[in-house]
Amino acid sequence: MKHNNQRKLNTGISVDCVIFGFDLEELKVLLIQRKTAQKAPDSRFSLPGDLIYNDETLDEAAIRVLKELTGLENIYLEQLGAFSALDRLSKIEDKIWLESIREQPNERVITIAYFALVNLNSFHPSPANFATSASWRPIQNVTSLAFDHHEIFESAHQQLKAKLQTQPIGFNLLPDKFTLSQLHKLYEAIVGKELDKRNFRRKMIKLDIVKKLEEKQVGVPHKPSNFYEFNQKNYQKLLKEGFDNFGF
Amino acid sequence: MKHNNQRKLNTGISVDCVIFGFDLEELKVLLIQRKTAQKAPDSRFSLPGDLIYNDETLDEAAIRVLKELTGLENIYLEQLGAFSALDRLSKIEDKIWLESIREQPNERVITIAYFALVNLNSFHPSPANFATSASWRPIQNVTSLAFDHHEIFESAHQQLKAKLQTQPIGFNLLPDKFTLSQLHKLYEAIVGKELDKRNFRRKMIKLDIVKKLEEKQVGVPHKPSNFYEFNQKNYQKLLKEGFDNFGF
DNA sequence: GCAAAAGTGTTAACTGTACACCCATGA
DNA sequence: TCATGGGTGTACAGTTAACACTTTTGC
Repeated sequence: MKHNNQRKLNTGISVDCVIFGFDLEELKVLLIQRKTAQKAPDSRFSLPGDLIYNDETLDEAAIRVLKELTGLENIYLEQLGAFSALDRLSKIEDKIWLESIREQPNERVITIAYFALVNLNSFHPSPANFATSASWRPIQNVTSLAFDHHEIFESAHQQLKAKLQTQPIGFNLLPDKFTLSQLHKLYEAIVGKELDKRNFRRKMIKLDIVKKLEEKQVGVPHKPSNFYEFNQKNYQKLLKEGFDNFGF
Repeated sequence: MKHNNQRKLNTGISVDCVIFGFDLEELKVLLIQRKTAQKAPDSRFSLPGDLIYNDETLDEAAIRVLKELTGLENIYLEQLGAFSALDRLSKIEDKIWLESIREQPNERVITIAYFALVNLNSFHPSPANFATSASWRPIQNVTSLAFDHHEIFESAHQQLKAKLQTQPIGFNLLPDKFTLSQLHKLYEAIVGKELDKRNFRRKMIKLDIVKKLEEKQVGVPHKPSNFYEFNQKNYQKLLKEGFDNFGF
């Protein structure tokens, strides 16, 4: 990779990241707020993203965006796909905003979307990160977004739901030690419906992806919950194979 | 969309299509052969693809490539994702070939891959199509390909396998009328292992995505097989919901 | 009548689902 | 002692998986 002062931006291709987080209560997504456009209150938010450099891969660009924004590395990150809306300047605020930050605001841009899963508890925002005024929004509150970002967000959310059915990716949203209730809550938040507590626990234990620790919650005003951690070994295996599904 | 003589190619973005076909015996993929490079026998093949125009979406570009090559429209087509290999000119033959067809052969290109499923029996190649010398290759024989096309092909094949587990997409590879044995053979070809005949049939029938027709094979030297067609209604439903899997 | 592929049923093991009560803790 | 959420078992229904023989046709 060349040094920064030699790097050339590719003005036709960007990456955008849909970053999901879970605060043990709600599923959230990290959005940034534009500096210039003050109108249209619900269209001010957009997904964090950037044009790519010509000497970096798409994955590298996504990792860079994530690091610049959250300071985090080694995050679960997966490409969602490419989006090519032809009408991205149909909203006047988008046009104004682009003119304020891009040299060629009218150039057609293809964006490659990524979705990322981060553990909100290991996320300690430094003020510098938030100079761009990023914030976690509950996914229910995400209505309209800039450009085609709402479409991308919806696609990411759907992918997260679908993927959870066959791969144990949800653990990326939790701290290293967690309770089964937290895991349960997370799954309910993602799939958007209630799941039977006993059956859920049974299933997780039978899949052998959680390992019971000799440690319990302290200071809670109810029976303390046992902590668990992943069974990394089995987790890797399941990541490859997926869970049993259609049955071939 | 503008007329052809006004259209501007985007020299930084291409689409490549992994087109699968099934001849009722084997799973095949449509590859094109380069005109110039005669050396390195097993690296001559590449995936059909093209640079995109700036006034078309990625999906439109993929549809265009497919139509130009096969003459077919209304084909099952799905985006696989974006690929951004930085070392695409590492093979000398690739470099020579690009220099012969591109104005800016050294420009960095991001490619968006698609995978397509076509019914080989409805595919009647006209000589014009084959001016580009496309040919169906059994997937086992696909070893090395130009650029990063082998990686893309592998990814498409894996996606096809994975998707078959949860969605009845295989039907796109068969003619309107087919026998359960053909369907069975197709599934075995895609997942790459034997499937129990009785269990397979039972499952397909129970899922209610096939409808028995009052028509049998004729002229076969064994008990003639019954023809079936899809149950389009149920098919659409299953496409949306996927099959039952992790169980939430 | 023979070769070739079509078509068909049963059983046992496992998996999913529905459902209600007692437990440990802090206040 | 009460409020809170943690933790557990059982029975029924449905699904998967393994397995072998008879049928229909052309030659």
